[in-house]
Amino acid sequence: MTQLSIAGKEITVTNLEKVWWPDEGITKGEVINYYVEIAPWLLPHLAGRPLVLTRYPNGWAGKSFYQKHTPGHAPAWLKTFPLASDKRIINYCLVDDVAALVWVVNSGAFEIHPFLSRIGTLEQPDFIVFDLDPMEKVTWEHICETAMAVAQGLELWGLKGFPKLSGSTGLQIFVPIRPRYTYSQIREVAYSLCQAVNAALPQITTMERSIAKREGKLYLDYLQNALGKTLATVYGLRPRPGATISTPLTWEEVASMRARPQDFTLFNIQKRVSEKGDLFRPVLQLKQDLDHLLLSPDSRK
DNA sequence: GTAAGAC
DNA sequence: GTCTTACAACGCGTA
DNA sequence: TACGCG
Ligand SMILES: [Mn+2]
Ligand SMILES: [Mn+2]
Repeated sequence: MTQLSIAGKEITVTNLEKVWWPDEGITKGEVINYYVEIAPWLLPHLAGRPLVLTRYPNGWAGKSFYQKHTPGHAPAWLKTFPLASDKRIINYCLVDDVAALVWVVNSGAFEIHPFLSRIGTLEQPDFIVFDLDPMEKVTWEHICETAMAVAQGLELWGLKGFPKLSGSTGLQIFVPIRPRYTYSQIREVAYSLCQAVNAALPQITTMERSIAKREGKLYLDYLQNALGKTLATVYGLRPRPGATISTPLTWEEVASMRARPQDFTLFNIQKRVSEKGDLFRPVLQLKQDLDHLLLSPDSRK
């Protein structure tokens, strides 16, 4: 048990020697250290966004649980954002500094899922996401081929997208937009583009919601574009062997199909970020407009 | 991981 | 005191 | 309206 004071905020971290990845020999303390080191690149992507946490108090393979509502024993300085759900008010936690990040990770939540929108513009998301979810036997080549098809579609529509590994098995493409459109509107755009991709690659992709009907293909999950839906954060650890991390890629790395999820881990991500910087920074800076797509749906292929 | 509730 | 339990529950598409 | 899915 160790008391820390981070920028004036008191926080207690516990069980630092507990092993969270036995095969890799990674302790809870090392996970907290990782998040402190990556914080300068990670925090801008979390700031102002309600978070859904997945907590793994007994390591990546142990029993886990989701947490939306911030428990009452959280420190008073931890910011939260109340959002009415069906039956109650959920106080989502916000992480915009190192102290909050350390508190969250100490609670076992090494997997962090931010909303697509920020609290000031809750109904207007900051990006469209293309969530590529491969079924069991989809090859990495097919995943990258599909991602490149998404990229071509985006280019045709005058949009820039940025790919990242989920860190698990799939890949996601973020399209940063001006926060001026509704979730319904961006979902419509995502749907159209996924349809085009599916039409171009019908043998390897599917938009079937029923797992039984997916035929082992790659699922184009455009439905992730909705309020309250989340994706595991960039630079976040995933509950996988090897301690893989959701890592931004260049389009060249996607095209070459050489960068694989298991290549980017707790052990090497810091070096990559130090060398390449935050490849996902444009996701926070670019504000693309969708007016031309929404006004004339025919302009979509 | 932590606390509240049940024995 | 010690042990057990909770910690999400909504939006959307399809049948 | 219910169910599956994420
Ligand atoms: Mn996914
Ligand atoms: Mn998905």
